[in-house]
Amino acid sequence: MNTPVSTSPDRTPRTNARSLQTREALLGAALEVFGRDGFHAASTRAIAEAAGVNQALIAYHFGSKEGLYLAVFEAITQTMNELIGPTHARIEADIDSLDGASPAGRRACLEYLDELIGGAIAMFSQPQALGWTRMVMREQQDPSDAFEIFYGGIYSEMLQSFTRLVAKLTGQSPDDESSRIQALNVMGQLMGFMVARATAMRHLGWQQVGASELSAVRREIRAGLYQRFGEEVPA
Amino acid sequence: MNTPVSTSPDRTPRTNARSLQTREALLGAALEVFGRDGFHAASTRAIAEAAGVNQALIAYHFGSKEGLYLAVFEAITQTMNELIGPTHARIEADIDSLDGASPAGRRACLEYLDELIGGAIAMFSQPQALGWTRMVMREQQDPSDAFEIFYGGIYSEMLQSFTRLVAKLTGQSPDDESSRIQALNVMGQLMGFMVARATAMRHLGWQQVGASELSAVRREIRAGLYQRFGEEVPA
DNA sequence: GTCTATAGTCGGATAGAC
DNA sequence: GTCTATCCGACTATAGAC
Repeated sequence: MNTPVSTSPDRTPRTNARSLQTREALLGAALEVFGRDGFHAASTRAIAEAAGVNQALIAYHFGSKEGLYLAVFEAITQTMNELIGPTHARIEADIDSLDGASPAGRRACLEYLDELIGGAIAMFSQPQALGWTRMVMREQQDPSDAFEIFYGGIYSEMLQSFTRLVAKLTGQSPDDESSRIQALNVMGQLMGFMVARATAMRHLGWQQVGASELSAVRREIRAGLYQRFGEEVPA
Repeated sequence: MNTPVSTSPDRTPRTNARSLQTREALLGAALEVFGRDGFHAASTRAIAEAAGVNQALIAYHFGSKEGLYLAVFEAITQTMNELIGPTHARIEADIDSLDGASPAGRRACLEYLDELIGGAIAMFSQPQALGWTRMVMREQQDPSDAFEIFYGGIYSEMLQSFTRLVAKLTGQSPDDESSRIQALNVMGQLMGFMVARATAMRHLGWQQVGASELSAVRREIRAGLYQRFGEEVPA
């Protein structure tokens, strides 16, 4: 699990439509089964069955069970880039110009924090979000090569943006441990609802943690930030 | 996994010292192995080996692999009761008398919130915390009977206390969804560091998420709460 | 109470036909 | 590219000796 493995052997000429279809089906099924059962407990037979393809094709297309696992993380990272990349780039380009001392600058910081939360919610509102969350969460506990794929994507840059925005608001340096902890605390509030799903559903009487529920969470996080950093919440 | 199973068959007269020793060793090893590998991937062989006992003794003492799994959750819940129960009871008994409109009452609410966070940190600072977190986290995603054991303990009562304290501070009803979300957000900030371990360690350059690191997190959560709810942070 | 031994099942990977 | 068939290792649970 921790020795590097080529993610896609690429014995396959991607021109073949059937081949692409098989790969996509396997990636989708792998997300679901790996997310549900974890790497070890997930069986290639179960994945193949869910994908509606032959079990031997996993080895053919992805080299091994692990190759498929890593390929799923590459797909996750790619989607995250597509969903959050543009918003993140726009915000990142503007942070330096913000004045953390003026009310207008502070409101801009708060709006950007809220936008980043919104980007994360866009991610969590995808139909695959449940599988993503589960797979990433497992990697958080026992990081393998897959965590590097994930963390090496836009995720770590997003945390940097959170940190810089929080630092503007507190007047601290973004290099301070304090700023970094506070940045994680902003994201942590949202992630808690994905990660402690069962608790959230019980405590709130929810039947699911979907887009509308996460929007309610976003409103609370947003209100809390405005209240904390002393600006009036805009209508 | 979802059909009720007796947790301890109790064929064993607990008078026998050796038997108790075996049970404890199995519970400790099970925590570690179930936490690391998850229920399915964990093998009774690995658990027995880690415990230094014979594999067949799992069936003898706990009926089955699942019986052992449930017994671990009972142990977790019991420890949580012992560590947090007294603090929680003291706070719960006092909440009603607090005045959310007066500065003194608000400071008391904030201190109580901080104390509950401290209780959670006491829990997370135990040597078994890593295993606990992992097992509970998995249950959050796919609740089995084990989640009921956990949620039926002091945990849900703690969330109620959080909710009531937050409601006092905001002036809302503790029954409002808003209050409940905010309560989860307070806990979520701390839990994020246990659950997104790898991210926290990377973003902060930490080598571990231990007692001292969690204390730093507690300080930030506390400061954030005071700042948000408009009281001066006491020295 | 604890042990050895094993029955019965299921896992990942691969060889080779098409 | 896809399939069938199979090797071989690992698993849970249990029977039965001590």
